Amino acid sequence: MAAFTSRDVARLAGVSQSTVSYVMSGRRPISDETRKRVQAAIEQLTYQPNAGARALASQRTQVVGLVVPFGPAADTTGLLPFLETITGCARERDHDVLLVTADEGTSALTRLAGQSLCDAIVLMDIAARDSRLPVAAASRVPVILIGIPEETWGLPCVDLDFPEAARLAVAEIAAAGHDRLVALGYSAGEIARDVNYVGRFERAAVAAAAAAGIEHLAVSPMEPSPAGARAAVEQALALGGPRPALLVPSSSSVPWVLQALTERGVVPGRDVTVVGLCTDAAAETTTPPVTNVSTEPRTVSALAMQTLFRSLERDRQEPTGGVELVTPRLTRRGTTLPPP
Amino acid sequence: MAAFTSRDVARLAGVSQSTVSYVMSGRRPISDETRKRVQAAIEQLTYQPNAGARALASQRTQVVGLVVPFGPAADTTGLLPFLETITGCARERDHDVLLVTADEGTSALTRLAGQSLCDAIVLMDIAARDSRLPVAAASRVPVILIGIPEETWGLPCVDLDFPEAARLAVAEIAAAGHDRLVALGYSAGEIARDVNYVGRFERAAVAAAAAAGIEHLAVSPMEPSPAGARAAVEQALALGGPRPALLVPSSSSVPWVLQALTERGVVPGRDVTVVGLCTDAAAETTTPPVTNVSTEPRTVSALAMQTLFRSLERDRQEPTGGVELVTPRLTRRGTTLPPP
DNA sequence: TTGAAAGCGCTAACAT
DNA sequence: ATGTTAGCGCTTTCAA
Repeated sequence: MAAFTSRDVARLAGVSQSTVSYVMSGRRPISDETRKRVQAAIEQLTYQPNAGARALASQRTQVVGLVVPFGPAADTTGLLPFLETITGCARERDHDVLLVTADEGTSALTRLAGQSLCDAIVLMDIAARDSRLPVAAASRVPVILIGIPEETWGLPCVDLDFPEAARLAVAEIAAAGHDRLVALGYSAGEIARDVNYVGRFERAAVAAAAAAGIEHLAVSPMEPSPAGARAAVEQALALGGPRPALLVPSSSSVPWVLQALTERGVVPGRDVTVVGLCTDAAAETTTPPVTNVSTEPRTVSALAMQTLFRSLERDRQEPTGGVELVTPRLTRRGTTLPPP
Repeated sequence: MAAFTSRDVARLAGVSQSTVSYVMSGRRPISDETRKRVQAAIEQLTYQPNAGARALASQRTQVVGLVVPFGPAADTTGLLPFLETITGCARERDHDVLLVTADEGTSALTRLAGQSLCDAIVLMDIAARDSRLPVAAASRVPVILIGIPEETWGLPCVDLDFPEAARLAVAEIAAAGHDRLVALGYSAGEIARDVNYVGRFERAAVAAAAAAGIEHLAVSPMEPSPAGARAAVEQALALGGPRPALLVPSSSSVPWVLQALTERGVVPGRDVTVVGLCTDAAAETTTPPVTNVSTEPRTVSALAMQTLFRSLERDRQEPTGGVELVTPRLTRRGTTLPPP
């Protein structure tokens, strides 16, 4: 069964092909009478427009390219909420998502744009100095970054406000009456990859601690595994003094840190304060539920898509660019010590 | 900078447009001389063919549609290795992946095929009786299932050999000298969704236990959370006798079950045997590393893609269909009791 | 070994 | 309010 074309629809409805097109796009007024006939024909044939032909004629693919950090070195934890939200937002605007892996590097971008595979590109897992950015900035299609590099090249960026997240976490620790905190850092891989949020969070944490008059110590790197967490926790407890406060900015490590503490008989919320940077969903399922600053992947993704579609609608003329930040929230759960 | 077309390349190389096309596709002999001139022109202009035009003319999109189980009820754990392997295999064959969410239901399939958005479709998260299958079977493009429904509708299926996985797990438990095992079941959501592997695994486990002369008890459902695991573990220990053996077929629950046991002072590998069904990577990072039957998502995905491309090359005439199973492996780690 | 030319199915001027 | 028509950029016969 070969698919029907708009010509078949036109013939069946007794109108011209362009009328069928205009009925579907609504780009010019159509009498009720004809519209009904055309729509009936469309349904009768279960007509669906050919995407390739449409793209060729209209110069719009109705596809968003999504470059995700798969590949060996990638921080793949917590990626799914992003993917899910991005595809959902795309579908709402009648777009599909073409999945491309970051290990293609720069050529992913040139391919997506060069072959006219998509109308816009979402780039994730941005490094502080990301070699893809100059290519992205020169791209024929708009590109949006999820993450904030050192130099944006005029590209629009959306991300969590990591400095604010650090401030919230430090404020919580200060409010619990600690005069010192130990940050259990990111993994060696994340640090080596120069992922942008690592530095953004750390610098703000150090500054906020200084401002609050509390000491900032760090154990870094820490691998997100039970063993890595055990090693880091041992050091942290040695550094943390009699009433330790732990700040865990690496989502995937949060459960392991809690487990490592528990194993040692150190009870989070009774003997030690733990504040994690992770999604609320993840924080709710740890044992015990951890006081967290939320990372809001869904909000970040939705905002990115909104910005992207705005720039797509504005016929890509006005200068986009600029940084949009999503404000994290702190939720106190079971792992904050009461003030002394 | 508008993109160059094959006409530009042809003009620059002093050949006809068709020659450019044939140089790129290799579908007819070209003299070395002309080939070089054309390739030079292509590089000089950094020409890339327009995907829409190519699809329109050739009736091939070079895109694989991937329907993934996002959405509220989905078992999203362990999805990433599938996505990663599938996109990787696609790229190897010069294809891209269009990501579609399962919550679109049947319309995802009709849309992908109807709009000629892709040349083939990969369908994941198959229910035992899946309403999408009749639609898939009637689809204009080949569809492959990852998962095995009760009735395949002639569609090719690829999945782990869950019955064999159950047999391996039961054999391990029997070899450790247990005369009884407790299966900690799937989540209520998975059961309600009628996910195909649940029944396949359970039935085989019951049969294998009977054959081995050991008793098969079940605690089900169990939510994949610390609380759910604690509740299930409590019941399981009550049922398990003095020397309990636990079988955990739900990957996402394995770490929580181990944690719940440890919390109670019951040490896996000393007081209780635990066998989990999960990836080797996951099994290595639990505390302690758990004896596991591997789920091999990468092998399953790669096999599915291989089968898919075979059916694409064979010009979609021969009857595809049939079930391909990937054999799991059992790896003994720290959680198997020594025989008494 | 190469070229000319006819579409693929759609959109969007341009006419009426 | 609707129809006519000229492409969009490529592949692929058919001809030479």
